[in-house]
Amino acid sequence: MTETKARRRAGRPRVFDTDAALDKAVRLFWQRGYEATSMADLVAETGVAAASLYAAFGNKAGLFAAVIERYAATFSVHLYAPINDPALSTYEAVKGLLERAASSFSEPGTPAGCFMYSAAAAVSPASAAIECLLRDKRIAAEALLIERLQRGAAQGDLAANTDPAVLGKFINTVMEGMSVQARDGATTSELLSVAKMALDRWPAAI
Amino acid sequence: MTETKARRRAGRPRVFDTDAALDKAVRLFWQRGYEATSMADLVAETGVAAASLYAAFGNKAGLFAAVIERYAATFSVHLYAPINDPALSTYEAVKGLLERAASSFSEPGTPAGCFMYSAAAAVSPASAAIECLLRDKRIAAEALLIERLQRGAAQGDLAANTDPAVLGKFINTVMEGMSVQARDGATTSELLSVAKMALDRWPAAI
DNA sequence: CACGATATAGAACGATCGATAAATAATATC
DNA sequence: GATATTATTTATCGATCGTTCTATATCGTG
Repeated sequence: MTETKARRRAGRPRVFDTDAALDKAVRLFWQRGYEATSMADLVAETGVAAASLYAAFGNKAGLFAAVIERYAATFSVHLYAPINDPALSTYEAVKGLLERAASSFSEPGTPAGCFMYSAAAAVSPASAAIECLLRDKRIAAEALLIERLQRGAAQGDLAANTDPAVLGKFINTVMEGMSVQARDGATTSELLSVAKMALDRWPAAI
Repeated sequence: MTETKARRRAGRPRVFDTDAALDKAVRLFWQRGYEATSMADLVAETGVAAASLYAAFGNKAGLFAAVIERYAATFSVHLYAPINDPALSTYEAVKGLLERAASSFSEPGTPAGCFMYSAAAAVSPASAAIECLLRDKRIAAEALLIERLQRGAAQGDLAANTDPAVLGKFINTVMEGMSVQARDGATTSELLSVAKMALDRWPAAI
């Protein structure tokens, strides 16, 4: 997509670091949500003038879309790593996912919970497209989890009488609930105990 | 609190029905969240002039506080009824709670999910007090659930090695996740299957 | 009927919203 | 160095935000 080292574009080069600004923006949107975060907030937090943000991202929605991708690349990738790790059993993969959720959702250095779940939980009709962006991400993530379970089932790594779609939706539901819990102040150990209880429901072979 | 039939207050009587207006306001805040719902929206939806709303509720935050109580009286009471039903076993109570959550969160006539979970999921610092109002409600509801489980444990209605606090937090977490799921379009039957999986391996008394 | 009290409707308040126009600065290319 | 292109700064735009003012309407009470 972007030419890595080849000829730079003409004109005055950008003086601010796009990824650094996005990292700041991620935190703001994460904490306050899409509509409650104003451009003035973003200008104050990133130190980048409004016109420069608009030149780089088009508008607030475009900036948010870039923020989503930045969050996915820096946080979601780490969260879902166990799902994509072929060395793990199906159970270990889900266990790793829930344990990472427990720790990352309550990590001190970042806002509580998951950005994907709370950044646009309830918005005005004017921002329906934004809500949809995140919803699609959530649905896609659940689908990936279910696909992982289906692979496990195909390899005999899951009880035969288990519906991967139901199990995946259950796991995903617990994870979404853990985000709400984290937002309300649940500690890592509390979230871990919740994750453990969810894994206790793991379907045993008959 | 309010004098039921005694001498009415002096002055021009209120022409709009407070509860009817609150019901409309509940739907708006439920769907869009606190900050994304404007006073202009509320005026348009309720048909009550802004000045009248301010006269009745003080300001937007006061109106929202009244909306919370209205929601609690009309929806939460029904949702948590099984918890307060002494005729039900501990398992039946929790089962009833989750099943009511599954159906009410996906009921066609109302916004998806639970008002308490999504109406102020992420807000600006200016509305921190509002966020706290709902958080306190959520924490209190979880405490009531845990107390119910503790009563069950005291009566030998729960496995002796079960920690009611952990089990209650787990059930509450699943319910919160079900709200996110409902917001993303999960059907009643999908939510019921999630609830069913949460209830599997219930730690009943041996 | 007069008077105080409360509610109503409509207009308008200052503040903030997302977004942009105009002028200037810094680069690549010719 | 001339020119085209892009980024930055500063100021500002119209719209909307929550809220309040003003004037009027409708009640209970004396």
